[in-house]
Amino acid sequence: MDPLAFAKAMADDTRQQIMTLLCCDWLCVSDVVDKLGNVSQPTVSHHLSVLRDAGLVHTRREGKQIFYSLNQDAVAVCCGMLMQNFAPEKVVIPVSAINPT
Amino acid sequence: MDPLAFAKAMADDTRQQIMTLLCCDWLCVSDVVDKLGNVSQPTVSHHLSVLRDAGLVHTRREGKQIFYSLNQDAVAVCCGMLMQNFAPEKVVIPVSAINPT
DNA sequence: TCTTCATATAGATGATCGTCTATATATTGA
DNA sequence: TCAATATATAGACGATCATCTATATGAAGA
Repeated sequence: MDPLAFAKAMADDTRQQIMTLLCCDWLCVSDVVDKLGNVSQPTVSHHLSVLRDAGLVHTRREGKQIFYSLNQDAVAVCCGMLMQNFAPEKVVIPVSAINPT
Repeated sequence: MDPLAFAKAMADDTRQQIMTLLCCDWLCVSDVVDKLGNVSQPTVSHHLSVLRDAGLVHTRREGKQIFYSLNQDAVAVCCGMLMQNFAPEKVVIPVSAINPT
């Protein structure tokens, strides 16, 4: 996952809304459609596939439904990369990296 | 600055290249044009204005030239917001926030 | 197997955006 | 004030993208 792909995946309002919904919850597609209220089911499926291709969501099938949940680890890693690339002087270097055990 | 505006500002390859150039350097517009090599001066000016509107660069005039430099603080703050919003369980809470002096 | 429900895909359309050329604005020096 | 240089803006064009409707795929129950 590169910083560009991450930024592109995040660069849409509907997708950020979906990410907020999935942040600490497993929701199926129709749940997301209902919670958003103003977006069609195919549009939600499209956005979920973008997030899935970017590695930003987990997926789990349960019968006819497919549940999605945000991959917080991936988000954290990508934010870390952005920091390393574009705010290197602000990155706190952990002591363990200087004095490895 | 909201996470959406930040992501949109970062969601372009040329802009990320410019940000890399400006990360730890002050460069004028024509320097950026030269270093990129394959982008016209108006295009660079356009991208710089996008970054400026997003608050991601510092600006300094020096005679006829205008120098730009990356605002690492803004990048760090925005990355922090992304983490808070989309990876809250991965955010390390500093002790000072729990036990304020 | 057939129907029903949940999700994904196909294709079309309008909007946004990146890039270019041409030109305007602004600053400096003669 | 005029010419030269640096940057910004205007306008056009093509590409990408978000969204929709229609339809296909896949799973479960009768």
